[in-house]
Order: sequence, then C-alpha cells, then structure tokens
Amino acid sequence: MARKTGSHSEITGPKIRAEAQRLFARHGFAAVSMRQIAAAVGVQAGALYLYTSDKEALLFDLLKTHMDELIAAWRAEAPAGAEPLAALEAFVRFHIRFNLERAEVVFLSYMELRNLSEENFAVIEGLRKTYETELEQILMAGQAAGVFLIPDTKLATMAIIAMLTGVNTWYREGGRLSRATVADIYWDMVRKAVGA
Amino acid sequence: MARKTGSHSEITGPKIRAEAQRLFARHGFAAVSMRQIAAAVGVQAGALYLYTSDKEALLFDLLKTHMDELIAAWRAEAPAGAEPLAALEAFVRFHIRFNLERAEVVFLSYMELRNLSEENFAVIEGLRKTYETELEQILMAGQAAGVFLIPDTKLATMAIIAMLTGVNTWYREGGRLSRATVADIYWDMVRKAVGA
DNA sequence: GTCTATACCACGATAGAC
DNA sequence: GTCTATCGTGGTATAGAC
Repeated sequence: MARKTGSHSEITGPKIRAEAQRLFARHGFAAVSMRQIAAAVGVQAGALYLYTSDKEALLFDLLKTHMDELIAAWRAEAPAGAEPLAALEAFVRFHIRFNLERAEVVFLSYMELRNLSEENFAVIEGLRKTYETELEQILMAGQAAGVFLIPDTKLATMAIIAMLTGVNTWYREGGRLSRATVADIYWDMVRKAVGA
Repeated sequence: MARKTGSHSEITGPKIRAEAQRLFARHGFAAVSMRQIAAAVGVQAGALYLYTSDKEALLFDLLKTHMDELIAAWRAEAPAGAEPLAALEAFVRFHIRFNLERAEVVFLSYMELRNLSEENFAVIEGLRKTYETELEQILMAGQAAGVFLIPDTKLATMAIIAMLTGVNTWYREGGRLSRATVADIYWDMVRKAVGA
C-alpha cells in the first residue's frame, strides 16, 4: 500500500544535505532559502527542521563532513615512509583528484566560511590547518634531506595548495585535457617550483 | 550656514561605493541589505536609488571599475620590449602588490561573480580573460625563445595566477614577512616552475 | 537630493492537526 | 514525519513631501 506521507527519515536526511550542497554551491548560502531546499527535496519547509537545528547547521554539517573525509582520504592514501619527492607527487595527484571529484563542496569550503558562527568557523579552520600541515611536513622533510630547495616552506605550502585548488575554477569535464594529463602537468610545475 | 539636507552628490556617490565594497567584502553580497549600506553612508535606503539603478548594478560597478584599473595599471607598468624573464618578474611583482593593495575588491571579484546578471558576468569574465592573456603571452614568448620550459602555457597561466592571488587569503600586514619579501619568494617559485 | 512612509514580498522558524 | 497555517521580521524598491 503506497502512501503519500509517512516515515522517510533515512532517505530525506541525506537528500536534504545533497540538495542543500547543490543549491548553496550554485547560488551561494545567503541567496538560498529554506523553502528552495525543501522544494528541491520534495517536502515542506517546516519539515527541514526535523533534520537540522537551523540553516547554518546545515552548512556546517556539509563543510565539517567534507574536511573530515578529505583528511581521512589523504591519510589512507599517503604512502607510508616514502621519500619526500614521492610523497609530494602523491599529494599533488591526490589533491587534484579529490577536489575535482567533490567540486561543489570544495567550492563551498572556500566561499561560505564567513556564514559560519565563530565557533564553527574555528573548527573548519582547524581542520584546514591540519590538512595544510600534512603538505608542509613533506616539504620540510624534503628540505632537510636536501632534495628540495625551498626559500620558505610555509609560503610554499600556501602557494602549492592555491595553485592546485585553482584547477577547480577552470577545469571542465570533456575539455581539452583529461584529469590525468592535468595532474601530470601540475606535478611537473610543482616539482620544478620546489627545486627538485 | 550648515544645513542638514541638500546637495551632496559628489560626496555621497563615492561614499556609497566605498561602503558597499567594504560591506560586500565582509559579509557577502547577498547577506548585505540596502538598508545596511545606507546606514553606513548616513542616508536613508531610498536615497541609494539616486546613485544606482539597483543592488546588482552597485556590485557590477565595483567589479568593472576594478578590472579596468587592473588592466590599465598593468599596461602602464609592463616593461615595453623586455625579455620574457624580466616581463614575468614584473608581472609577478605587480600582481602581488596590486592585489594586496585592493584586497577587498579582489575578494569580491572572486566571490561574487555569480550574483551578476548573465550580461554583466560576461563583461567581467571578458576582462579577466584579457588580463590572463597578458600573462600567457609572456609565457608563450619565453617558451618560443627557449628561456622557459613549460609543458602547457594555458595551464601555467592559470596556475601562476591562482598561486599569486592566493597570497591575499593568508597575508596579514605586520606579519612575519614584508610584502617585498613575499614577492621575492613567490618570484623564486614562479621562476623555477617555468623552468627558467 | 534627501526625507518619511509604505507597498509588497520573501525570509527563517514554529505550532498544532493528521 | 509531513502537512498547513502563521508569526514576526526584514528584504528591495517606489511615491510623494520638502
């Protein structure tokens, strides 16, 4: 017996997060209304509050989950005990691939931080810092081993991450270059930039 | 005889743009109301419409002016007939300096493009493309002359601009490094990245 | 050129029926 | 768990007095 209403919490919860992510990425957090999200999910606006305490919590949940998954994915993939050069190459390829696979939420992570409360902002910033430190430690190890020639590992960390994340702003599926080719080219530039 | 009301259009116009830029950069275009802008300027909300046709036109005016000034400033400063290596160094130092000097509107240019109408978006994108082409031509000239070793000048253009613009996300006045030192370090990394 | 006043609409969030 | 209905607020933009 199909019915129009009833219990769908296992479907509705993830669907709300998915639609919110899509709409926030497309139009911006402040420009998207709870009514729009509800319409995209197929429920009434009031029903959203069964799954989230308020609009900001919805954004924070998306960003927090993303950062946790980013760090966990890198740590699962990082070659243990590898030489700095191999570790750096792994990082470059991982960052480009992971960010292209999750372009929407990556975009959110860069654009919508200021819509978080002070406490929630600090949480996301801390996770971002944790991720950046993973790269910086590779650079420092390579510098100490004499295989990299980097004037400042802190600035090199920021420069490399900005450069890699920038791929998301112009890459289009089905364009001139495949993801693998883009990764090859960026790895070439990063390798040279650190003097390896 | 001072009077409370009267003609102030020569002051009010620029003041509206300045306050709008500050508020848009701080809170995001969609999150700032016309009432907030008016309050910061010291007029009533309705008075803003003497200077702008609507809220989006205010944003477009800021971005268009910025892009025009960016391109004009670079063309005024670009060393005429210089070697590719010198031209690239000039570009790197110019981009970092100009963007740090105008951090607010640069931030807007990256964050608020989606709040423009289709036509206005195309105008800004065209100007951005024009600016990027200035760099790409330097890279192509150096590649042709054999002084650069770049796998793909298009990607190198995007990578370098992303890397340089990224300085704006972390640089704080009075921090560990001066602007000049930051420019030195970034120039070192860019120079190596292009194989020079 | 700026003001007050306001039209009109959409917002986030909640209450209570089913 | 979802619905309808609604509260209170604040949004953009305009009208008309001064």
